[in-house]
Amino acid sequence: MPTFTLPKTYDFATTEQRLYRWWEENGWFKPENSRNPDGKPFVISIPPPNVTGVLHQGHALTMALEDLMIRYYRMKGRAALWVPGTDHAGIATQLQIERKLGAEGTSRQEIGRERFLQEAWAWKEKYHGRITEQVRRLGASCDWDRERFTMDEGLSRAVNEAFVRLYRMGLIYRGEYIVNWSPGLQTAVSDVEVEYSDEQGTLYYFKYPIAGHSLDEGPGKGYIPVATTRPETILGDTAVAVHPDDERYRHLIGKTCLVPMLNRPIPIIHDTYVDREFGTGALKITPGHDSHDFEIGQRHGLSIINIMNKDATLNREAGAYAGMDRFAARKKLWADMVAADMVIKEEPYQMQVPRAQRGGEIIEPLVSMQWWLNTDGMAQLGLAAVRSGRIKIVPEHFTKVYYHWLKNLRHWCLSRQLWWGHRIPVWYGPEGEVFVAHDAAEAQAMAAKHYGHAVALEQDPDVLDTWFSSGLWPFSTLGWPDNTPDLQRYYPTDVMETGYDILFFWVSKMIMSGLMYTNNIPFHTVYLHGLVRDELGRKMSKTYGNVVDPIEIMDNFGTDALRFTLLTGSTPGNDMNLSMDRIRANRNFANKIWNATRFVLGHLPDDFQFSGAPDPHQLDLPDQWILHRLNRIIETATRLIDSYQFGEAGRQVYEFLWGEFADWTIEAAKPRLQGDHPGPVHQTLVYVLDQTLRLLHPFIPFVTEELWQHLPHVKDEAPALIIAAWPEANPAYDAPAAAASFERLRETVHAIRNARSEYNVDPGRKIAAFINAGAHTQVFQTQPAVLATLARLDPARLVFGPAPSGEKGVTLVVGDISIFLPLGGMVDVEAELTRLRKQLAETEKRLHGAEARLANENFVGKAPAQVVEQARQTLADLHAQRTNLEEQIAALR
RNA sequence: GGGCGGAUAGCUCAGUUGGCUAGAGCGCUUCCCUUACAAGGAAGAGGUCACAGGUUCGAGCCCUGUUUCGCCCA
Repeated sequence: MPTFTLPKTYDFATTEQRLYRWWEENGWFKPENSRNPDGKPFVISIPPPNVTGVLHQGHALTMALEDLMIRYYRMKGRAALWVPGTDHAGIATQLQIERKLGAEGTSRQEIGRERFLQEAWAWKEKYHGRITEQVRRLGASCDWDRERFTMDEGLSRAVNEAFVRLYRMGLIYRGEYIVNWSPGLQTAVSDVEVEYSDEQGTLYYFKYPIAGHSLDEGPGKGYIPVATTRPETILGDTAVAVHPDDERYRHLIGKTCLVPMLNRPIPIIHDTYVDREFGTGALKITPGHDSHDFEIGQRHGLSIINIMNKDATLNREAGAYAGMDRFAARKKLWADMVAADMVIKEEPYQMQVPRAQRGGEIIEPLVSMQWWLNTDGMAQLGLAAVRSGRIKIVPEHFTKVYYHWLKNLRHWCLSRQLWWGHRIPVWYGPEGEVFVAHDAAEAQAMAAKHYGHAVALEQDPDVLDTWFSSGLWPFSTLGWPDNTPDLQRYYPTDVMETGYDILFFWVSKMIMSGLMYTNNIPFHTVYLHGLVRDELGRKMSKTYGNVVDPIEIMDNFGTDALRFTLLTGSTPGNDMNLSMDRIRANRNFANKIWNATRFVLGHLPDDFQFSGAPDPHQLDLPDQWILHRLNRIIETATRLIDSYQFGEAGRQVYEFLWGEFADWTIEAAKPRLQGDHPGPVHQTLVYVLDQTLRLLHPFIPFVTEELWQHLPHVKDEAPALIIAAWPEANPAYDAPAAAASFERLRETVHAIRNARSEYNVDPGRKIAAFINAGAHTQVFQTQPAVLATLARLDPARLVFGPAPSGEKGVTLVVGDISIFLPLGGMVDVEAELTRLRKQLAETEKRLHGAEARLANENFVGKAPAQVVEQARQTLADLHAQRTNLEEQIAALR
């Protein structure tokens, strides 16, 4: 009897934090303490969460998936290393701090850069602990001693090193080009940081006056009709373009027209870029405020006029409209043009409005001086790495997306007009001389050499795009640019697991950077997960108010329930809808495991000694079956995890634990534990449970570890499940024939239970049964207690043999097995006959199908031998069942 | 406009080298507080696998087209 008691339900609240601390204190998150510390490493770098952010479901999914892999490989004996860390998240964090300053009645401009940065670091220190604590709550087994922050000293050095190298290779340059400008944030952002939203706008049609003519002369003579969605940009036009083959306008090419309200003369040019179908077929060209126009301008040597200030008000180039906000100016200009009879019409137009990924304001394309990275060569490297198979993307279909993006990659705008971030390692000397150096001292030295004497240098005020530093993450976190022992041992890493939404932002940059700086791939596999949506498939957002807080779920249902739901509710690359029903169901699953273990432990004798593995020669039928099944589930789960099908693996083990171990093995064990030889039963129960807990540990680490600690173990067993060995199938337990017999036994039990239910037999009533088990008779005769318990039969009236003649009862047919339940008066013979005839008809239908199939030479000749063999087996079973049914029907008549 | 993904039970979703009568959770019906678990147990109902063709001995799965929802890119 038990020497201790487990509570009736699993209490995750008191378990999780205790276990996490215990694992961490014992150093089991460190590769140095794995079972095989000098063995092959398995390495993941964490996608670093925003240091001042809060945990959301995306993080939870990320951590669940990565922890699953780390724990799996750790158990497999790899030196598993998961490098944790956080990201400074330039724009997002700066916005938070500016908001805080605003609330305090000040601003960053007011307090200045130095004090702003002090505030920012204090903010970072304050919130850093919150996000890392939340990551810990998810059970993430990362090596916290190796935690990094994108702006810590080492990583900053890595950033400067990368910048200097690229510059010296001639890939980084400074230039005035069109950028995506965020007027509210007052910074440039890169192409990927712009999102296009479909919005209802207006297409404005107007008359572009032709110099020397009057508008009255009409279209094609007095004016050329043009359409635009942004009238205010008219003020910056430097040409009107038409298609060279457009009959309507060909005669106007080379003529001059006048910018409305400003009367600035501009040429009419031709370019095949113009879409004759769109609008009027004539295109106004504003190289200063449209990226396509900018390119056309470059081709035709057009001048660039910038009409906008950094805050999106118009500047003096806008004449009378100077000082007005862009949208106010649009209204006023259009009104003035209406008054001047320059307007043709307005029509509603579905347009794609560029908005900032952060903040959502409308992005203005404008020309400004920025630092750029020529990505042409890196893109080729990135393409080749995936094309050659050195890097594999899971799911595979994302490779196409990746290719397409890299093939069309434009130069990367690196500089941001922010303060929070890595300051660009560029110093300017007198006459604008540029010194790109690892640090100020080196720049000073370079300058002294250049000028022949020491000079005062000014560092570039801008910082680098956050993604520039994140791109270095897999190797900068391991010590790069120094050739540290960690870098040597753990680089390249193995898997990069992250959301598909940052394939462009981050994954592609890490691949390109890794190839550029380390001359190696940063990881061999990219695993992309989907978005976690709400129950109705909507994107979770604060504005909808449909955010499901992972912390709240962990509080209410436990971390294991959340993890198992996230892991089994999704397939790679697909979005998932997070359902509370499933979370509850998985909380129940944890409790089921808990109670199954409670049963096993409660039935072990005090002096129980676990042998480590049941003796194959002492096994009874139910043991043979479950151990055979265990072998299969070990193979299946391992194969599925190896092929990144984590969800399917989890579901299969769930089904095994609940549907096979708990429902059948434990139930069948109940009578056997009362029998004369419970020893082998104990061994089997403990063994299967132990192995199953191992299989589940990467999915639900807490409940499995807690229970495993209560299980008896052999002497030299690992001290904790987290570092215990992953199961391997044991061929000594393969027993297909015994397993098949037990399946028959299950069917028999099922048929009897069904009949009991149909005939409303009181669940407590133990009934008599005659079981004629045909070919399985010998095996069944060894299991009277199991059969009696499972089907609630009276052991004294359980007969292995044919039904007695003349008695009224229910006849059941399962293959060649027939079962007679003498239920006497409750049974109507006619109804029985009808039921059996129905079953016979059904059997014959399937029998004919099976016969036809096997009569087909093509099937027998072409299908795999195993499938044909299976079909023959099925046919034989159906034959036996038909014969059996015919006999039973004859007997009843 | 180009590309990608989804459409399977009332709901949320699995189903990956094509192979028994297509599964799970929740919900629903009937019964059971049987000392592991009522966060449970037993039995059951419920599906023309979006549609139309095709390939194949065999298609939820492969091919073509259509409808429809969603995403990415321009």
